[in-house]
Amino acid sequence: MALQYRYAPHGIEEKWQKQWESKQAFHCTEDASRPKYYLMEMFPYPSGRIHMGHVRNYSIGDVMARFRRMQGYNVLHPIGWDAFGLPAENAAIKNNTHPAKWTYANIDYMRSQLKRMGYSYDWQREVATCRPEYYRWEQEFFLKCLKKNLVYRKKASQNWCPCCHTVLANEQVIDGKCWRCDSVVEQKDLTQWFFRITAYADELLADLAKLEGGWPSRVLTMQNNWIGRSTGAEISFPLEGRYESVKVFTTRADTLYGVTFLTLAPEHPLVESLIKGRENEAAIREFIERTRNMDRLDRQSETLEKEGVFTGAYCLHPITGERVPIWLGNFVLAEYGTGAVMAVPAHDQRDFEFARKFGIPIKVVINPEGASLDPAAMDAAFTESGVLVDSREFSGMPSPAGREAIIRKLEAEGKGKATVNYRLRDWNISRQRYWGAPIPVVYCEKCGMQPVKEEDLPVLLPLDVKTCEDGRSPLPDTPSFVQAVCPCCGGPARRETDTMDTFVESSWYFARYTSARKEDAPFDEDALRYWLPVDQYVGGVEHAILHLLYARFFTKMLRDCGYLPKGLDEPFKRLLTQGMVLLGGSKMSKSKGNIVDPDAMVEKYGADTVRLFCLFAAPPERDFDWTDSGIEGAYRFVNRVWHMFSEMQDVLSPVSACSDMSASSSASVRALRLAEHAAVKKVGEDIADRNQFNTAIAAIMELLNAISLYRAELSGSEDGRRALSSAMSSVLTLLYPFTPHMCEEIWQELGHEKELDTEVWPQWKPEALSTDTVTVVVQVNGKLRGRIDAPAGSDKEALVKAALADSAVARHLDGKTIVKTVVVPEKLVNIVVR
RNA sequence: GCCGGAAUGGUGGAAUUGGUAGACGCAGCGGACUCAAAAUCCGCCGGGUUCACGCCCUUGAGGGUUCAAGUCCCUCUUCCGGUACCA
Repeated sequence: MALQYRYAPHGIEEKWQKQWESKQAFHCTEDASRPKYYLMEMFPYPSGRIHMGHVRNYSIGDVMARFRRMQGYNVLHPIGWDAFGLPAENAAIKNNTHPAKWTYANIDYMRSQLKRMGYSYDWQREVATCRPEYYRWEQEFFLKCLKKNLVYRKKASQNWCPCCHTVLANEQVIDGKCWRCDSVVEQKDLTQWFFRITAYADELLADLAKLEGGWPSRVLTMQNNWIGRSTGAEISFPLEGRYESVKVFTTRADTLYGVTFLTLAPEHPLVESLIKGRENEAAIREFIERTRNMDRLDRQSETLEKEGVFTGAYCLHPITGERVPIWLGNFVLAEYGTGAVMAVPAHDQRDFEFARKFGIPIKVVINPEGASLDPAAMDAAFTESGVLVDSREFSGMPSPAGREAIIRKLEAEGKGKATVNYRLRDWNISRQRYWGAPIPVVYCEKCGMQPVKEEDLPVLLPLDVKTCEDGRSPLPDTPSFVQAVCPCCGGPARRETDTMDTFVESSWYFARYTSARKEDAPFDEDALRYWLPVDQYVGGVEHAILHLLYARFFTKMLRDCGYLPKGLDEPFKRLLTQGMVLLGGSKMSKSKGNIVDPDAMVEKYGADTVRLFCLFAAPPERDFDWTDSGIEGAYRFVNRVWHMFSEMQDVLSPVSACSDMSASSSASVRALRLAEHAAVKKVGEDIADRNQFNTAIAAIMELLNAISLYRAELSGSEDGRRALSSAMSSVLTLLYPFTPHMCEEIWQELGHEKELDTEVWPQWKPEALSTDTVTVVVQVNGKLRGRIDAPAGSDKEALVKAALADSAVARHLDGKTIVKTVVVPEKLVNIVVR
């Protein structure tokens, strides 16, 4: 059967997809005889249909997967569904259906879309996090964590999204708004479950060093900042006339002698007892109420006017014993440090403003090197390091030494200690929503909170419920779910009706993929040891903190609970964060109506073209604008390959890529061979080492241009036809990871016996890249003045001699004196003249 | 404010270790084929100057290092991302 002149993608793509499916071509099992490569993209939320962002993400991953297979790796390339979550509930309410029904229908449709794209997944490992077979293990992890005190329950002021009717983790609050629906987040006192992620703060921070080189540096920086480690001291200020003291955290112990007041957050637990019975108690309470009711966004804004009120209470300076007034301030955060700060107005800008406003003394204890500050003349705090003054025996010390010495003194006297503070908070995982994994505990009136017994897992999420109109969870109103038996006393108990944050499911799915069908345990130990860690992870940078931090934490936590192998400290060795697909310069979004639907594009151009364009348009990390002319260009290239093969079919034979040539080959054969081997080298390096798919494709285009150039001339000879055939085989092999369907089809038409997906990546040969003569650039004073052809391997003297003989060069040397010559062998001669 | 990143033709982007700036595309222009168009194929394509060979300028701006700078250093501008009363 002859190839048709025009490329008609659809039948061909369907044909190969069916074949891959029936062969289970991309199913893999552990095989100690081959090196493994675990490649994973972030799994999608089953929102309904895939969008261009998915297509880009999964096309990048598929190129890597197919490439590594050809390189001889045993590749694990899985896919699954991040299937719990709010949109399912909201859609169910809107469309009067059930979240489960909606979710599974979406999964079915989206699976068919992914298959139409021709991605090489091991479909036998597909997971959906909303299935009990998946989340039951999560419940087991929860119980294990409970035993190890890595998960706990506490009442605290929480981020509450009034629109989603649920609390949010700190990581899910963006600019004071809900990460999902953009509603302004409120504060609410609630008892919630927390993962003790702060127990891993130091390791999460330290292990970022292990990821250097493999992860984008900005992601490492973001995580570093999010964890926010600061070293300092916790210092006790005894309360006047009481046995208790107020603890403060400071990074500037060197300024201790400059403390003129203390500021407490209005929420500080001591406040109540400090203000009780004061004559202005009512006014103070009014201030506290006003501050607490403030919008979180407003309260944390930098332009917020610093407000405060004196409590009437005093504490004592831990060293001098001086009386220090205690104030309340609207800018002090209850949840950071101890919720109380020692105020040093001379050396902290906030304290400075506060002191000026309320007429509190300003005491200078740090001077800049060689200068002396006058408090009355200052218009801003001096916040840098300097030399201590007015600080008794510490005066004269530079700040860092003073800091250490003062902390040592406090420690010796039991008044304080060196300590470390983190910005990172424990992870609140309770969600007051229905469509999530149940938290496996019950509450008994007699025995209190009791974990469900492991043998009673899973705690199934009941499916026979009706979602509430207003978005509230139906679980508390579902007696068959709520009514439970206390595992301790056998009496009646009430089941926990909060569900887990969906980020819990996505924190360990990479490990489940290694043994996705295992029924008696979450993981198969041999499979874990064989596959983990993930060699390459690909996904959007929007998960730089949220998901990636949680997954790193889970890895360490599951390791310590004995689920993951010891020594497996990090889940993802290398991370590629792909940019967004834009349209008209802005992010594609339904509400803006600037969407390019992948289905429509596949319909029009075929999956190969869509994949190719996504990879050619820009390097993967960068955002790119979808353009009609761009995808047309990609389509034109696909057609050009097809067209060229169909025209040359009589000339071509099924030789392998990078075939050997006879020694007596003509110059054109050698030139084409050089182009072929150069392309093989470049494409391999671009994909394997640089993630530069756009330049890899450009190199294949260049090879095709070279074939086109030599085609007429070389068709006439046996040698020439062999060279053309080899070059064409290279084009197909190199292009296969990008446009697998078309390449397979042509490969088969050419008469190759095995399929391309079993073909090995071609090996370029150094001797093919060497030439008899090289073009050497000649510069005079660094400016390009001429080019000379010189025999390869010429020595420096010969190159300079040839350069000086060049007429164009000679013109610029006329009447000048040669000061120096610089030679880069095989490349460049620079003649420096005066 | 602090911490990252970026800025290259009309346009998306190349230039990997300091060594020919603008690969490969897109758009545009010219030509072939065609009754014509589409498709395809071939050629041109940073700016200035020149009949031309050339010469000069050019990688956000200004300085510096170097035989040689898009690339390294300093200062600045603009844009993007993260974070922010974190004590």
